[in-house]
Amino acid sequence: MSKGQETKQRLLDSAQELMYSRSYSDVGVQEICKDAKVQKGSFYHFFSSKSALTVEVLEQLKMQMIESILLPAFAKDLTPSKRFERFIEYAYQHQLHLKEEYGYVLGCPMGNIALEMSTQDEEIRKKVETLFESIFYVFVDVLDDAKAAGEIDEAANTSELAQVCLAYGEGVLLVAKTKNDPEVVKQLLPHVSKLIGFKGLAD
Amino acid sequence: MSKGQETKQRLLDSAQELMYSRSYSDVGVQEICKDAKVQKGSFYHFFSSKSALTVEVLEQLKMQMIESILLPAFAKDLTPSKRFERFIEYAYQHQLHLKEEYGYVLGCPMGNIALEMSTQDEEIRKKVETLFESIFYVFVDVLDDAKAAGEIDEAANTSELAQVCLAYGEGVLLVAKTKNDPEVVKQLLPHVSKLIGFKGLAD
DNA sequence: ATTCTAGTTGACCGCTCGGTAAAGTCAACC
DNA sequence: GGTTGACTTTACCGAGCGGTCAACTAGAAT
Repeated sequence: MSKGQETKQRLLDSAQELMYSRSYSDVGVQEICKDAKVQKGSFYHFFSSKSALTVEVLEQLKMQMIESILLPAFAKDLTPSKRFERFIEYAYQHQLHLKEEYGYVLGCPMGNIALEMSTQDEEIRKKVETLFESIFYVFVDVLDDAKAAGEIDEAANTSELAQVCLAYGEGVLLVAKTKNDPEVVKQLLPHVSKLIGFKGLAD
Repeated sequence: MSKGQETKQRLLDSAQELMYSRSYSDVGVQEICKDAKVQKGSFYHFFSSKSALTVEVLEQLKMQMIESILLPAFAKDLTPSKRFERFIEYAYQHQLHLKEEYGYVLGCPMGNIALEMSTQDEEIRKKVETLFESIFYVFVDVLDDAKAAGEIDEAANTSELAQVCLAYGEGVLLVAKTKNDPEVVKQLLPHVSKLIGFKGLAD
């Protein structure tokens, strides 16, 4: 990686962590620069605005989320319903870890930014919308597998169910963050199996 | 209402609308005062800080939400499952109305503030937590009715189901806000009946 | 009539905000 | 060796932030 790219990467990483642990508005470009050990002028060499930086942060966030959580959790070595169980465990462990490290359950970084910025910055809102779509496709894929495996009804609308899963997951994380309690994730997330309609499953 | 109380009320109303349509951080004390036609000094006569004002805004929000949406929707003139249908319709109409008026789906005012402020202001986080509890009790009540009426399983854990309903509702509103599309509410919210487990219900 | 106090006014504080501008550094390429 | 262009540095901008303060007004209580 060239020197310039390293600098840009430090800015992205600092911004991601600071914004996730606090909020978009509470973190200024000054603080991001200080944390990344970059001068302000350099910041504006790489990013046209704080908003543009945030869009790139969101992209990076999506890649990390898919590669380090979604793909491992939904890997096809297990039955679809077991994959969901694994996903729930990952999500729980992640929030637990965050609470230990920061003292706070941080919830979903995309959901956080979405609720804060959707009415104020159309670029950011659209970006989050496309991130949600990427996650949506991952869900559709597992749900189609579940259908093929006979774990859910043949007539199931997997595309709608994927949206439902996404919404429920975001909701659970929102409540967990509000109560600042990772156990909420462990307790509530398993109910998703009722939304999906896994056959012969007591949860 | 005394003159002072009227002033205070104007501040609360302005703050509520501005913060709901934008965000906590994006609305300053100055702007709230201007909108309410109150001088800044007066603001600090009534509220010790922006944070303290917000806690009172949240309390007002809760009362309005319960009285104008929750109680009417869950009034006992219908069967519990029909009450949920009515609630969904109210929620949908509300977001539709907001989109027409502001150009944006605004989602849940409490959820919005919760995600933005939970890690930054403990007073606000705790306040939202108690608001969620109030809503929680309303759900428990309907769910207990549903159990008594035989609409859901006798062994159902109504208290956990109430949490699940709250989380799902918040999640759906988050997705609707992100997509800026009220139809998401109409499409996804009915799936809540699967979470609750209403007997013999095709949704 | 006077005192008291709730409420109001508007100037002011230090600080940070997002963003700009211009000069300087350094390595790669011709 | 000179030029180019990516990158860095530093000083700076106007505006707004949350919050403070002291002087003022007016109505109620004594």
